[in-house]
Amino acid sequence: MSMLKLDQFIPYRLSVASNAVSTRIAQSYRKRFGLKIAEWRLIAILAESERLTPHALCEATRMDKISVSRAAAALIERGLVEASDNPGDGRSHILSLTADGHSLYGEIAPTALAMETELLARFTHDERVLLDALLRRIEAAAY
Amino acid sequence: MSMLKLDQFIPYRLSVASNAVSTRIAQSYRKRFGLKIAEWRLIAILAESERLTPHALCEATRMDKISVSRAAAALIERGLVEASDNPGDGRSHILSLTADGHSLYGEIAPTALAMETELLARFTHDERVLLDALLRRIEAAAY
DNA sequence: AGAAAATAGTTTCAATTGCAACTAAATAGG
DNA sequence: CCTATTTAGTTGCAATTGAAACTATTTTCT
Repeated sequence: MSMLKLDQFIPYRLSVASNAVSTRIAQSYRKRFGLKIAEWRLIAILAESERLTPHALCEATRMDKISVSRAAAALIERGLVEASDNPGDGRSHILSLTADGHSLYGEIAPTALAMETELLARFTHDERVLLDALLRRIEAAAY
Repeated sequence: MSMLKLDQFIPYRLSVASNAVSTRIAQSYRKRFGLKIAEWRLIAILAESERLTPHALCEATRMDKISVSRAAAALIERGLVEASDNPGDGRSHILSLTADGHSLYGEIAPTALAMETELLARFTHDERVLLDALLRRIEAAAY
């Protein structure tokens, strides 16, 4: 008898915790800003980095190219992101936030941080740092 | 400027780590046993608890009733699980593993544990316990 | 007891996702 | 150079998922 207790199986705990958090956050982004998580990620990265190709966005967000392509299309459609030619590579293009995109980011970022604060309200600073480090190690081990 | 660095945003780290692990594990279950994660979870819980209603499986696995219903249907179809009447409630039924289900569990459980071991190879015992505890706290905070 | 509400589980249908094929441009090799 | 291969990104189609409606039973309330 192998005695695998699902309840104490780390991959299971990770999945349950992540789903609980994602569901909560996705609802909030969707209700208040009409954004999916993938779209919000592009906005966050573009606000930090200003001008990026879809390829660079894939690496920065760890999302696949299909998701990035669709999220970018939705954001361009909404006028939050704009695409310009990539002078160095004709297959690609450069994405950046429009003024509307920047202003939406200005609204969401504090909300996102507030949500994280609420989620981690009972964690000490050290615990947060530790959790972050453990998650990065798990991630690295899984690739 | 709000300074939200996506890279250090805990919900993001959690999602990336969980996706990396889930993808890896899902591939393994699917390739070697033809099971989806939801199906594997039902098998694991049924192996521990023997006879449960779909409702009890929802609680035990934290999956919604649609997912449980579909996973159970697939397992019954494959002859790994069987349904019998629930004497206490005519709307419901009791699910349990067949002999084949038990024997498949016997094969998978060690594989699952080996995968976890590999994933956590560079973690000390204390770190694992800590990670488990932190994940439970995050999960509780998100509900 | 009998009507109304609640619960268990399934099914249907629409939205989302993911793979494979596709277009277009860049690079490598001869 | 000019063909062959690789890379960037998009799109079409099939599979998966989720919300809402549905069936059947049980519980509640009068």
